[in-house]
Amino acid sequence: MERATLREAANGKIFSTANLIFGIGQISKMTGVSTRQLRYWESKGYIEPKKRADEQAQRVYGYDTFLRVSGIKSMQDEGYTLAAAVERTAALMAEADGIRNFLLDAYHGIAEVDNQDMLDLGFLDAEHTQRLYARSKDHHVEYLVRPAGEEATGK
DNA sequence: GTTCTTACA
DNA sequence: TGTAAGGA
Repeated sequence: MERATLREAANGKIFSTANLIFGIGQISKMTGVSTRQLRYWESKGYIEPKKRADEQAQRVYGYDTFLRVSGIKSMQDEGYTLAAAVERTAALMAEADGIRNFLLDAYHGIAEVDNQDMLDLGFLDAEHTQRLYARSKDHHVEYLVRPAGEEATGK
């Protein structure tokens, strides 16, 4: 069997959140948002229960909704109005999604360069003659460029 | 026991 | 927004 890639993991083939579903009471306890509020937020279109094949009345929520509710609640506690908290949460989640996708595109594995573990960021140039490596140290990023074809020790 | 909608404080 | 009612 081939080794699983980070992207496969991120796509949910390995660490799947698809089967994480919660009832309204669970979401309420996890986030500190009352069931009354959750139903109210739904009426305003801020959150939406999962569609269920079986036409049942009881709401079920996915993991993404848990994150959304959690974010809205946090920002509300910081003083944002509900509408503003909803907007900011949506923006942050979209930004996080963009970052995640970018990193998955850029990341080519771990490689040992000069006896140090570096992120392999793939070819630097269109001609594929140089390869870019990077690592993070003390909250800033260090880059290395090496001739391509020497990335033998990828882990 | 929990969740549903509706309605009222 | 919390709570009560009355049913699922």
